Amino acid sequence: MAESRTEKLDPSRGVRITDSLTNEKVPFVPLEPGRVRMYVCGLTVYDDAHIGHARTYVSFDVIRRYLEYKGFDVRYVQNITDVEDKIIKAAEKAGVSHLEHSRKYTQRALGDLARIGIRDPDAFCKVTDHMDDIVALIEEIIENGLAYVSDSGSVYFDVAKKEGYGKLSNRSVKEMLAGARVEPDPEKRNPADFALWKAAKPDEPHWESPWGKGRPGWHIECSAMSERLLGQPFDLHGGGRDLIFPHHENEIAQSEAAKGTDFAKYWLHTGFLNVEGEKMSKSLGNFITVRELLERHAADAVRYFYVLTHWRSPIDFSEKGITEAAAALERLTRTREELDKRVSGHEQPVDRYLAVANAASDAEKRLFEATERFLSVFTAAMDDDFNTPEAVAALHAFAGDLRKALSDNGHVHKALWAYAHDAFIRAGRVLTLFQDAPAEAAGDKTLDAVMQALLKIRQEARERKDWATSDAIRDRLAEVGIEVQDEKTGATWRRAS
RNA sequence: GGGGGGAUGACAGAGAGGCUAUGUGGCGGACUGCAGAUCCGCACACUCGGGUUCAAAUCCCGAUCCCCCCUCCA
Repeated sequence: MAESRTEKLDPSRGVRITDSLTNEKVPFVPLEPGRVRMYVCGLTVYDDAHIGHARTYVSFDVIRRYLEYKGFDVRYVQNITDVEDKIIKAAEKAGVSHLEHSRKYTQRALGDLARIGIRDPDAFCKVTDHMDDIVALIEEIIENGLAYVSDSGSVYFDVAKKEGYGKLSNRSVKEMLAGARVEPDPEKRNPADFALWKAAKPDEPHWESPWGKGRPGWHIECSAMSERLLGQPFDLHGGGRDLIFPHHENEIAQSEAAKGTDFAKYWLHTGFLNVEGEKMSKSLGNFITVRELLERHAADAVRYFYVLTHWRSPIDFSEKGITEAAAALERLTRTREELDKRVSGHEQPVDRYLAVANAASDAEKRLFEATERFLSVFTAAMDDDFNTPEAVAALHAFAGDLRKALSDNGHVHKALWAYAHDAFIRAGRVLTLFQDAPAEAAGDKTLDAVMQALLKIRQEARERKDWATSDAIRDRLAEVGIEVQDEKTGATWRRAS
């Protein structure tokens, strides 16, 4: 039963995703037709967001955008972990309260991610807002006999009692103990048991519970909040690769133990980001925050760079890589700007049938066919496990067709341009591109008038072969970020990106 | 020790039995007063050794090398 490439990419087969639970590419069938509920593990707010976070959240942003593109009604929830050991330590070091510290970094980090052009999830949920849900969930697990309370007032999950524990990370309790890196703890029945609730030490932030003052363990918040906001089971659960074990493994154990149903239907894990070939870490001094990055590079170039690698693969961040990405994106941007001009003034809604109806000349037919071809290749690529590199390649191929069409002298009805433009822009937006307002003169009539006057003076200089003046005008404008280009039909200008 | 992912042209990076992406960079040409953009063309690939097949970068076996996880981490 050999399948050809074309069959494998048949759009009618729908979205296929690689599920970490089985490590296989499987058809995506949401639990409820037409609706997708997704949960992605978000930030622990003790420091600024870094470029590894951005990689992960761009990936899930694209996945969410594509599912919407396909017509699904997507509800995307992301947590904010604002109670955690690292925050306690960082706050202590900074000499501020735990709450003050986590608030500051919630604001900073979310702001930075938004500035890099990642769309906010439909809801963020904070651990401190869901203490009741967390306590209730722990009580359910205890009632079901899968957790126990220690003498000190902590609650531990009893790993040995959980059937199937280890199914996500593909390991058994026995193997984990053989690893021997787990410190035996007199409070635990089994060294692999993990805390659902930690009894508070003096001076630690704490909340009341049936087991005394304490705070939630690391994993329980995601089980509690996802159930509260999305129900259980829900469709997609995602996060960075490193979260497979122990975080997600433990979430599965807790949620299944509490509710007796499956937790999430599909698990998606993004590949890690390295910096110039090395693991990014504070000790190596190659730790790059989103803030720093945005001082040096345009957000859209960074997003393009991310999307150039498949979401499951490791990505090697490099200055050269971003520079190359910026150059490649520039090609698409130029094409987009030219295309924008062709549809300006076209007020009718974009309509495939209107486009078909007006595809009379060869030029029009070519444009229509190029658009159709692009749409099918783009969809096939994205259906295939959200293959963004292939989708970007398709965008470039289409851009090539579009540039040919743009330089064609044959008359092309605006409905065709609108159809092509819409396909190009919407696909680009799925890939997080083309978010910024077009960098042309449309919105700035005064500037355009000034530029036209300057270009006229320059044109006169050129006519008398006064190249010094002509070049001086061009060079001075380049210094202020305006590119002048001589075309056959006359000079044009644009803001350099 | 256990689990997992890789090795594709100068570089980045898809593809997964016959179609040999795409981009950046390089070279040559067209267009230009020059530049840019654009177009046309060229060069440079599938880690190694076996096997299966009419056909292998793609499947199988073996080797070498790299990376990640098993501890906080997106």
